[in-house]
Amino acid sequence: MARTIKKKKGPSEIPGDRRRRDLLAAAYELIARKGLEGLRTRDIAARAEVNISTLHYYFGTKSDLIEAVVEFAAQKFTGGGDLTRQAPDSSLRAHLERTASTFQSNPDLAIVLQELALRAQRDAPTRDALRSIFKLWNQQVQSVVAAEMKAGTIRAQEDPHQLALVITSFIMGAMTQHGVNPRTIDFEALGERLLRLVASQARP
Amino acid sequence: MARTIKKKKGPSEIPGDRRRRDLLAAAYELIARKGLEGLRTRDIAARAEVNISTLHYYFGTKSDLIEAVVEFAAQKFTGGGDLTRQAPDSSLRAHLERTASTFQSNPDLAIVLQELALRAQRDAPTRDALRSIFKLWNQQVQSVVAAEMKAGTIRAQEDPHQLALVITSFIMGAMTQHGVNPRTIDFEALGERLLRLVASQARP
Amino acid sequence: MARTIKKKKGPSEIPGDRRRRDLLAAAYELIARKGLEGLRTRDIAARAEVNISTLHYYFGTKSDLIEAVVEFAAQKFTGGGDLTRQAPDSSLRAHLERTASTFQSNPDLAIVLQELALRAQRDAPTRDALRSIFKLWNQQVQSVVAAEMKAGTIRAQEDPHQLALVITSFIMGAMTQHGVNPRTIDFEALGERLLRLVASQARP
Amino acid sequence: MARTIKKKKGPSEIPGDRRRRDLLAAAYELIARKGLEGLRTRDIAARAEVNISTLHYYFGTKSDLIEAVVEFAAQKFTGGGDLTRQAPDSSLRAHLERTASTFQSNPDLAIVLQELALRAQRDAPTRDALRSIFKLWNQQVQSVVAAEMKAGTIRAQEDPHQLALVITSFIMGAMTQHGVNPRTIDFEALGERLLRLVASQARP
DNA sequence: TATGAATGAGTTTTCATTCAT
DNA sequence: GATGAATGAAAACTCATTCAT
Repeated sequence: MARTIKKKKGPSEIPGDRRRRDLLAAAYELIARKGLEGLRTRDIAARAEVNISTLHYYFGTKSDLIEAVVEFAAQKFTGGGDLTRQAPDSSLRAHLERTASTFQSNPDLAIVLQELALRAQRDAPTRDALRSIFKLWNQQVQSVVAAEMKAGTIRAQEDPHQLALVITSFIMGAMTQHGVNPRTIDFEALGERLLRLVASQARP
Repeated sequence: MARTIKKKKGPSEIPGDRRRRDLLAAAYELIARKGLEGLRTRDIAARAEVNISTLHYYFGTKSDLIEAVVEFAAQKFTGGGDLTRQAPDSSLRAHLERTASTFQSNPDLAIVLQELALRAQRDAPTRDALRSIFKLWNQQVQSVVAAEMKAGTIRAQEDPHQLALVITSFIMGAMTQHGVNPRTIDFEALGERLLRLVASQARP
Repeated sequence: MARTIKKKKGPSEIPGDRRRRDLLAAAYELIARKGLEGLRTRDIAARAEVNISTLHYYFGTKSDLIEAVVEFAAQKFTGGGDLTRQAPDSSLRAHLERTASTFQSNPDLAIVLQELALRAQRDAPTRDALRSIFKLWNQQVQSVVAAEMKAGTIRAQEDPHQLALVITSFIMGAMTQHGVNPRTIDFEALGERLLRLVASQARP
Repeated sequence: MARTIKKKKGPSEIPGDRRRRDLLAAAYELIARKGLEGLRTRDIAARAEVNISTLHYYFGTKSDLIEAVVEFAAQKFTGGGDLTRQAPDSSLRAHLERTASTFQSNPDLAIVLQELALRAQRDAPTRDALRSIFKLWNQQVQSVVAAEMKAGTIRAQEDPHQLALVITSFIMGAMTQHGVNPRTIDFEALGERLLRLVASQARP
């Protein structure tokens, strides 16, 4: 029923890919503004400046489109796939700063990720996709933490895996609270606080 | 248009209040199961075993009903309003344990709160209501933290306000991650980790 | 999903039943004019002079409505249920005449029955409903035939069941040919021919 | 708008004719399976393994294609055009047997013919095409009947034209009933019954 | 000759809401 | 207080058709 189009990626931009990307970007932005609750296919099509049939031509159903947005958002989150291949952050501080800057330059990203995290509760494909993003992120933080432990800058007695979960959870939760009351949350100050907590020595 | 009925709570159950409460409970459960995205007034009415017109009789519009759910959820979160009046938790550990047990006995609560937190981004009344819940919560944690600082069991050099935000953010974020991948998140272990981080002395 | 309404039949006309009947009549007429192929819910609603949502209020889906039309058409065919209870036709001639007159006063009936017979090939509920109509009809013809055999006016050596099938098939097929070329088919003449064929004696 | 391509049949297969024929065959089969009601150009193209634009290249519109299917079905019915040129059946029995075997080896044919007969009510081109098929068929049966009358094997007092109509109507109607309830209809037994009815002598 | 991309006009269906009772 | 009937507006999705290539 859903005739989704799959294109082989050529070296340069294939026109069909452009439309696809436009639709994804439009959906992404609208999820941030209106939530999945208020997401309307016609609005997506309008924002992408295509007919609504075109939306269905590229993504069979609204659900298919949303699923594809998960990957789209993941790329934004991981910096266009770089996060995986790129050299890991040199320090936890660097990671926190980079993450903060990612969310500052992509203010929609925090919202979209939370929307998708909620959808993940009821939708298996979304869940699977999001799971691997979170896993990747946790692993990355974990390796940074482990390195710092070896270097003696983070308390060595902690389990790096659990510590990473504490850190990523904190970041996610800070985003949630930021959404409800932006003025309460000063990411830099909070990050600083967290860094001191995990630091091997309480500073003077 | 919205003929919302407000009843003062009498000592015994007023029949109208019963209906109201049933509708709220139904909405609350359905938000947890289907999300705000999938919430339908018809389903709420069916679950509350009333006619759909009755829903509109008690809550003028769907929006009004959702707003009322914010308070309903808040009560669940604060333990039926007790949290405010009640003696504060004696220790951060006690607070974490009580919070964990609240979410364990009310598994819907975490989801509903996140749904509402997301809605808060676009809806002022929801935002205001949620803001005061979060403020209350943070204050409570803050006072526990402050007390422990005085007692010397939590690092004194931290700002209790910021530390409370770190803690509540961590809890919220842990819920989010739990929603996406329940197996990854062991609330007890994570709480233990957090306690050690904030403890005044790294334990042996 | 389909919230079909079921009403207990009161002694006098219940208003809801009126709407239901109007919708069925409208659908019936439109099937005759446009075929199932050209049947549109909005046209049905317009002809019944109700909003299209009302159609869905009474019949959850278009399919449900069409299924109900089968019964509606059956009643027209059997003369409002009389055919079953009524005294059987006194002779095969009487039956043929009555059938011809039924189709002459309800010109839509032949078309609708054929449309439904075609739909029956792909839709089990339609098939079941139509099957019982045809069975009833065949039984009725069979009993008339059997009576005439006893009376000696129809060749006794034939199997009444098979003979009934020949007769009903002939009538159905005559309707089909009439649809394609009305001028070719003179029901009365054809009926006369058939009567002579089955008569016990070739007449002079 | 409708750029229908007409190719004269060459002795060997012209490539364009192949496509045309594939499309017709696909449409024919899909009409049998889904009815005209469920016939979709996309499905036809998919089944013919061509792009949907190709369908429009060969047959300007869906209607044009359906009209062409009438001829396609006619050829199947008349045995590839042979029926016309071929020597007529030697007896009514032979005709009934051949007709039965045609429908048995082409089970779709009965359905498609009925679908088209219904469409003929509303569409003049279909009506005209079908009319000539039925006329041809009736004439053929009539000549067989006339021959048997002369030979004395069929009651001479009947009008061959009307008798032919009775016979063809019976066959069409038997197909309709067969569609609704295949188990009821035993073509051979019914044919036998019919033959006895029209036979000049009731057999012992 | 053949096609992939794109679409306008429609399709059924949904949903919050209202109104008379 | 409570409800069944009814609906306007919009929802997602479909489908025959076109057009540039």
